Amino acid sequence: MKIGYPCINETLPCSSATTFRLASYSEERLIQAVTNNLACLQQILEFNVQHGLLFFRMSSDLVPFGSHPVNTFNWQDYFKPTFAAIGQYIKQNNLRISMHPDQFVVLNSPTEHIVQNSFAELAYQCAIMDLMELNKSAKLQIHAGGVYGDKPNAIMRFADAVQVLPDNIRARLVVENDDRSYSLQDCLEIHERTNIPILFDNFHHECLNNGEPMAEALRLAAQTWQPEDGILMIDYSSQSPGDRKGKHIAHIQLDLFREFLTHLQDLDVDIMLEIKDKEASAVQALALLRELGYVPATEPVL
DNA sequence: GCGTGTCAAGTGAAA
DNA sequence: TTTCACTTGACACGC
Repeated sequence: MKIGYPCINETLPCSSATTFRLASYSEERLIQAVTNNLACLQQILEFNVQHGLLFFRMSSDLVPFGSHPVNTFNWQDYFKPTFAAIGQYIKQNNLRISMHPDQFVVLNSPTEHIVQNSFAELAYQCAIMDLMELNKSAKLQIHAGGVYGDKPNAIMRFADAVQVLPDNIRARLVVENDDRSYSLQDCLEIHERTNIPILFDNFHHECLNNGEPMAEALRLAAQTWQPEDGILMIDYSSQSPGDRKGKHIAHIQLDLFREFLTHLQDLDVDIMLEIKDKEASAVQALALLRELGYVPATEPVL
């Protein structure tokens, strides 16, 4: 079991998501931003290793305009050694990595250019993991997309889109249950049609489900992962008290987290904390996991 | 320097 | 009809 947090480290004085406006695009600006972002990513990963946080979601913004037509620079070749070095660090320290293409990636959109843009974005993010020479357990997690008033057809379009993806992208793709459109059951249907694993989000499942108890839901999701995919990845969060339904909590509530862990039973998972204060909560969660024996109490070898 | 409107991109619920 | 939220704020202009 590994635990981690997404994209941003609030302790370190750097960002791995620096960008700039499309209007001010230049090759020089791009190189500057990517150089900065990768240097910061390396720092974040070192922080994570030092703190025992072995699961990390990389920012989608490592390469600004990574899938935009304006970006004709061959950043893949230019930064190949840097990506490879970071990948080496990831593998040496046994880190688990994911990325989460944003809401604009909609494989089942009825609009052709939106699907094409989505393919380009997936290709960009997959290229980063490929350049790092990470194996297929490094995943790209996306949502199923829109419903458009006809979910069965929307699911069919999603499956058709997955079929035409290049092998390297399809091998990394996982689908996450969301909090208002595609439940775990819907994702299971997508899995049956596409064979891609389901990334299980406990909080979304609490918002939208078909009555499966948490332990059962976890078991169903875990069954969709093959050995080469690695162990089940989950997103963990809980409701922000007094806020709109679906709003993520600002800081981990350890009693709720402890209760959630009881549903795992013997299941091994890697947990991504989708919690506002990032590594602060992750460090606390890790301490609890060590106390409860889910994670060895010893520090990782540096 | 600091405050703040806006930023490449989609969808659907809430206001 | 418009705004807001989404895995994540940061850029860049105007004062």
